[in-house]
Amino acid sequence: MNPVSRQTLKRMPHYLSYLKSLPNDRPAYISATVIAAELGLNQVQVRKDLAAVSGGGKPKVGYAVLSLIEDIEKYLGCGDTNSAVIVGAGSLGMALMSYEGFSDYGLNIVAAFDTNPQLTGKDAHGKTIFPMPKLDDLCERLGVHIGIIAVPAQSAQGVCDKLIKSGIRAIWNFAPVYLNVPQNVILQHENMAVSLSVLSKHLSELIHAGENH
Amino acid sequence: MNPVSRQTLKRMPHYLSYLKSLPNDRPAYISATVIAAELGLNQVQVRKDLAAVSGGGKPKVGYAVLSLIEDIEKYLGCGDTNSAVIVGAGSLGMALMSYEGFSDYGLNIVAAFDTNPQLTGKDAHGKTIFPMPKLDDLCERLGVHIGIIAVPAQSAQGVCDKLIKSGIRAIWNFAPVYLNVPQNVILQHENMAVSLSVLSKHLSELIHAGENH
DNA sequence: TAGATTGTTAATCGATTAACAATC
DNA sequence: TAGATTGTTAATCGATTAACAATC
Repeated sequence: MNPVSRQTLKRMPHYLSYLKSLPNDRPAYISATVIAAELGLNQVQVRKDLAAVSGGGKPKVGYAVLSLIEDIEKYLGCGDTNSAVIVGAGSLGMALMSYEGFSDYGLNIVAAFDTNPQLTGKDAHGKTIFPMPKLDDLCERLGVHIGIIAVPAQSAQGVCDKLIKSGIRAIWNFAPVYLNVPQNVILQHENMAVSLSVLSKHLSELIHAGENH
Repeated sequence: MNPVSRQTLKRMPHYLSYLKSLPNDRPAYISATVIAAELGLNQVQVRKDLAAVSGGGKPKVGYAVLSLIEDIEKYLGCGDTNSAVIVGAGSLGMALMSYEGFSDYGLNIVAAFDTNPQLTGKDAHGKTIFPMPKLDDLCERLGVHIGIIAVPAQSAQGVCDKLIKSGIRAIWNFAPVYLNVPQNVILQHENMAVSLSVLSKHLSELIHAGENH
């Protein structure tokens, strides 16, 4: 097991979800060749990636699917559940609360917060929506380190500052705005505009290529 | 203006949203130094990126903010609005319909589709929710080429096939599952698990580093 | 002018891929 | 054994960065 590059890290969730998507009556072993073909990657790259987090495969046989899933989950830290709070119980916040895929990766949203008194006190997808002043107390009491920002752009920096004051050390920002955080806080932008731009650029190339040939 | 690498393309939306976030009383010109510092990038990289899509800046002065915004928007095709349909009017679909950032990048969601008869016929965020059989007709009539999948994983492939039959050529998939599409269809996965994994990996490294020092 | 800034060329770095050896 | 597969070493490729020239 070697140190893992950022590119390799990003591919790990893909391997994991592909392996988990295999039917129950699949063979016990799978080859890097098959994985590469299914995910559109290079065989050697797959082997290097898997070698970095697992004990490796058997020549002629392949990789044991179950232990590979375990190894990737262990590497990604899917076992040790991280608690998170979400700020903003609008449509995006609600969608995130209802998203079932998070628990697969060890994320558990324990509470939501919102300034809107019409929402606070209610339950949404099994999680209580608290008023903002409760943030401090709740994060400290439950030892929560991850905060998810799902508020409009103009409120995001304020929410970000409050989260950091409440002991949050990693922030997942869904608001379309840049945030300033101190060096010791991890910030991850979920920027849908990037994906969208890549998609529409590809589309326009496809359309223009079609026109010319 | 040179051909643009994939990495450069991915940074474009960041430049654009940063430039747009500047206050109205900002100076008319901005230097690559400032942009690089704000976005955590290298100066030279910023200059190369901007040179690829714009007419360039002026030595000693910098880049004209307004024309830079125009150039990036033009490059990304933000002007020519792409119509899109969305399938799945659950909480994720609703969140996407209400998301205001899409129009900035030229995406306009014109209609939603769902199998649930309790939802169809209703309006959501100004868009009508149609029953699935209307998909064919509507896509053809409006010349829609982009489809957004916001249904549960198990229905995603079926929806994907229907979209392609209806003339959709680019698919933005929010379901946590791999989809099979023909060569001539562009597929973009919005995989939140990737971001989440990167975030929690960084967090665990931060916490472990803290324990050792 | 002097200095801040752009833009280019060359070097470095990292990731991917190709070729081949090792293994069961 | 023969052949499919893993794993490693070296080459290639692409992107980033450093050094420097050009410009206003």
